[in-house]
Amino acid sequence: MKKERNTEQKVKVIEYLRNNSDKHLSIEEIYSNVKNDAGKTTVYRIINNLIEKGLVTKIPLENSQGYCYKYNPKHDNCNNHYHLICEKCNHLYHFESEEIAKVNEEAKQNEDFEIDNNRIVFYGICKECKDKKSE
Amino acid sequence: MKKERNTEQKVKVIEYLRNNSDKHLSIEEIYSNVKNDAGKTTVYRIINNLIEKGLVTKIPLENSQGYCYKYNPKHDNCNNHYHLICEKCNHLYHFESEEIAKVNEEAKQNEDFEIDNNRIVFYGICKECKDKKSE
DNA sequence: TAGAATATTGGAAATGATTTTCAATAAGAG
DNA sequence: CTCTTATTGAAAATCATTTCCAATATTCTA
Repeated sequence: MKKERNTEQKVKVIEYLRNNSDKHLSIEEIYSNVKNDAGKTTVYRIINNLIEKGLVTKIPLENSQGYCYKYNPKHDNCNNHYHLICEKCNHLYHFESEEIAKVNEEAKQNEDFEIDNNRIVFYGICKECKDKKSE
Repeated sequence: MKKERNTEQKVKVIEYLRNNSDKHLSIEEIYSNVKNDAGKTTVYRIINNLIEKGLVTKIPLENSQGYCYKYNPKHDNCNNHYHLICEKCNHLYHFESEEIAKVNEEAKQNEDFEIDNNRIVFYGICKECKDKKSE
């Protein structure tokens, strides 16, 4: 039986995530903020461990450089917000929704599929990019 | 002014996509079916070109081996189906929905965000995996 | 139809994010 | 304090994708 140990590195990474629970962070962003306390390999390991435990959500994002994942600690109001990723500028927005609960219900009824509220991602075009286009 | 040329390779890749417009394909799957006519580099190039033109949709998927993209040619009934990806088995399902139109409307009203109907992805647990769990 | 201009191809090498390896370190139990 | 073993981190490995570039093929023009 493996027993988990409490290390300086874990404490620092979790602390940083907790202080930024409203943001979506890349590994690079997390690493650059804890690099005095943890190496990059360790950051990857800790984050993957938190994902396995279901404490952190991994959201795929594409940007001009290629793919890129953002990590976001789950928090209480996760059930009320969803994600919008702009296909032009790759910004990630939160989206408050009343209707989405009905979609969840529909998926459950029709397909017996349990939607994970923490990972709902919509792609599209944001207001800023729409405005830019019509300039 | 760059003028696009018609090549055997493009014809074969597009033909294969058209014959499988109901499936979600990985680069590997596409390549293995046209490898007599096109190299892998060329498959990547052609697919990326189709994505740029908006003729093919790229859906991020994670599996036990890591990340993986699936490609899906857009077709007429795209506005009526959405994607469900199971977090356990990584299968990708189509999901017919009436309610989702209201979410689109909501996003447009509240955030002025134009949701891309071809790329709506829900993560969660499918019926099969739910059943397996309770065995 | 020939020949010029240039878009396209494909294999090899490069890239870059993530994972694995493994020896050194350190947490926690007794 | 000492032992067991989980954890760390630097370097190397991995793997999907992109870049490079010389060879080839397509389209245009005369």
